[in-house]
Amino acid sequence: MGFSHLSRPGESFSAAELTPSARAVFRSLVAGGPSTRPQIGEQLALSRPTMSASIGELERLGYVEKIGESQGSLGRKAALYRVGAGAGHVVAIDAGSTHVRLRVATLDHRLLHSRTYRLPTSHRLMNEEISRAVAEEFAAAATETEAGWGPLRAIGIALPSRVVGDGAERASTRQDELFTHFAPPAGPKLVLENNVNCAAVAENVYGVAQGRQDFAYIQIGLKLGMGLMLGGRLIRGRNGAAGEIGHLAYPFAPGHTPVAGEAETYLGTEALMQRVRDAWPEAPPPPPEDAGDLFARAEKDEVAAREQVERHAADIGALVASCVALVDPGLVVLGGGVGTSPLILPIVRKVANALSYAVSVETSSLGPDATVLGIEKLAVDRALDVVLAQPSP
Amino acid sequence: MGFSHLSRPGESFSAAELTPSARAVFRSLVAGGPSTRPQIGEQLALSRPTMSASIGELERLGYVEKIGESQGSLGRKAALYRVGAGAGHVVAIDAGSTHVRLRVATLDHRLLHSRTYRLPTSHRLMNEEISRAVAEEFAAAATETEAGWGPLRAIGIALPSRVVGDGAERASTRQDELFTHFAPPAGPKLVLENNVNCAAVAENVYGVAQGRQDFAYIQIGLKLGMGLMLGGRLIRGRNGAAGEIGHLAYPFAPGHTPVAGEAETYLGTEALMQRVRDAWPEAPPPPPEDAGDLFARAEKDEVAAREQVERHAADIGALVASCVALVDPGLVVLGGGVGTSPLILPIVRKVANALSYAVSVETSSLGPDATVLGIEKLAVDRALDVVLAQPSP
DNA sequence: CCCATTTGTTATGCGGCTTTATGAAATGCT
DNA sequence: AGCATTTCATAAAGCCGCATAACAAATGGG
Repeated sequence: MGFSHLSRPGESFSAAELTPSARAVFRSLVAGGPSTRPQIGEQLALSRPTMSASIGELERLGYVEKIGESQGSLGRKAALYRVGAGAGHVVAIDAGSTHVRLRVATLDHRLLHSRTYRLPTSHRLMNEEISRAVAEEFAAAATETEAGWGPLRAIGIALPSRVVGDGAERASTRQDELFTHFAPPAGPKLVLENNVNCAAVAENVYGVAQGRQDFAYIQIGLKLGMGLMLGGRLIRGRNGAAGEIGHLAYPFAPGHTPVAGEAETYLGTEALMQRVRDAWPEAPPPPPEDAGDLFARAEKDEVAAREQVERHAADIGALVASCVALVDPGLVVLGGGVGTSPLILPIVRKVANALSYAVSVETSSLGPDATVLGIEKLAVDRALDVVLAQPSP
Repeated sequence: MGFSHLSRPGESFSAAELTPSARAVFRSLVAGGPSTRPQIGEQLALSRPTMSASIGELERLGYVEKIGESQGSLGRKAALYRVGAGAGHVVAIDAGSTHVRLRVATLDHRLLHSRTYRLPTSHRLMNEEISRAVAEEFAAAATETEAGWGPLRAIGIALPSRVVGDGAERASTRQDELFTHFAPPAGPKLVLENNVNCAAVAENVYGVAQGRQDFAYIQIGLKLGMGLMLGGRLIRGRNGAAGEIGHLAYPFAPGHTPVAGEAETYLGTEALMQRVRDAWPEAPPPPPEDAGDLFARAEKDEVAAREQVERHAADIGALVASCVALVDPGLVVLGGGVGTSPLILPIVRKVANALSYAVSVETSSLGPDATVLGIEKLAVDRALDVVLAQPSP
């Protein structure tokens, strides 16, 4: 069999050579959670001897571990395996503008540790404060690292800004500000991703877009953003700017000259509230304090509030129609403070379908953890690439 | 080696079993044109014995054939191979609204036969006339089929309408009208694709978008359309409606209510000419006859014409900006009658970049054959799937 | 307690490939 | 012409990853 390269365990650490079926078995355990040998064998159509060899390889490296024996209405007990500590873990950080959320998890998404830090004030943009918070939270989590979690494979960070790969020009990106106070360790892979894209990934893994090959996640709140998944892959774009729907041509009509970023300004919460205040009748009920107030009163059937909300929903419907016209995702998931309001859903649905092709519109069901769960998934994917990397030559 | 299943040649026709390396060799010949054994061997990192075996398999099936010996500044001559007649051929048809173009080609894109039929009048939509023309052209081509071209593997047809796969609802599609007079033979695979998508494929293979992983082909003429290629794959959308930019929300501005399909109407050639006529000054030069006239006179620096063209170009720039904002393709190729005018290019470039992220804008360099070349490529791809299909169980 | 049933291990073989060795053909130098 | 050199093709041997087959071990039911 040629195990000579494994005779001194721990020596050839990163260059772990695995047989293809061992890789498949590991992937199955990561995706499907704890399973017995025959379960995996049947799922992957592998023979029992091959399973034996694969599990042997993985167990020797600590990538999997036996966690018991299981059931069998008849016959011998089957051994139950799961991803082992040797496979390591990941840290996922949602570096939001109002809070920093952190999760430490195994490659099969078992939560090892979790923290949340609320930033003192609401910052609109990536800045030093966030960088400092990330550094502190990461350091705090690192001290809690228990032995037995294995090596840290990847650090994923979700950012509220455009994110570009190493190749492209990153001048206009704010992503570098993250590192003013936070110095990531050298070993683990660093995974940066836009927070809206992360939310889309989370919807795809845990939410209403579960398993969908094609859909768009559209976030409507203070700012606008879209995460696109087409053909099962996240669409990032050449400059990491895919999904910047705030830059749709707007106003786009005869006699008007579009202004850069105006769609975001007009459809964002601030401009909405300004319009609401301007159009508010003189009569008794005073104009709403903020967007939350507006939607709450609209739900109570307060006429003026309702009218404003419905008009805004129609605008959003037009926005969604534009997205549908370009990529025809088949499903649009609405997220963000305004996007998740139950009032706007039927109107957006109606307008979008009237203006473009058939599209399902649903409201995001994931809570505030969506972003951190999405970046965790991406970090795990990256970690798997490393763990299961085949030797290059 | 186990060649028993090949002992009676021609018997196991469709279930040709090929080794993985033989498949790779065949693919290399298809993609790279005629090559010598050592060239392929080096490119695929295959040993000479493996090359020998692979070529042997392929030659026995007629999939490749020796077409000579070649070069060598020193040493023995190398045998030169190319895709053989046994691999078969494809028929590609551009069923346009003004003409039907047909090409018969081998899997390595050697042109075997070509015809063009100009429809008597300009039909806007898929209709019986086109179906009849397709049937006639296909039948005429079939009679010319020379022995030695091998089996017909696939028929590709580019349609000026939405195209959906077998699964989705095709009610609102006009694609079925194609078959009112044209009955395709049962054997070969049928490949249907939207004509704009085909043009995009052609740009990707032969044109200015050669080898690009991400770009958008935007056609501006009587109608508007976009072919999207992201991550090296054509984006078709859930209902085959991706790229229907004519359905962008328009007019999209405060106080306006968008109308379905209005972007196409407004930015299409007819509406443009109507506006031009309405705005034309009373003075001597009479308003232009048609779009061609308008652009010709604009190029001659006729002030009124120039003004109109520039305003239209700015509108198109806004349209392009919307596409860029959503998918950030990095490159936009302009096609179609209006899109290829050299006058609009710099303005579109400027407006698109001002409104959204960095994007290259280029003019299509492929002539009227673009669509048929694109569908030919897609038909060949499909044919390869068939020829190189591995036995399922 | 024996037996059917399921799980895990060991032995053997096969397909697809590589490497090594050997033979054949074309070229330049003497 | 004869020869070394270079390149291409074939033959033989062996590796790697997997499957099949046969056997050993564990478990519950008559």
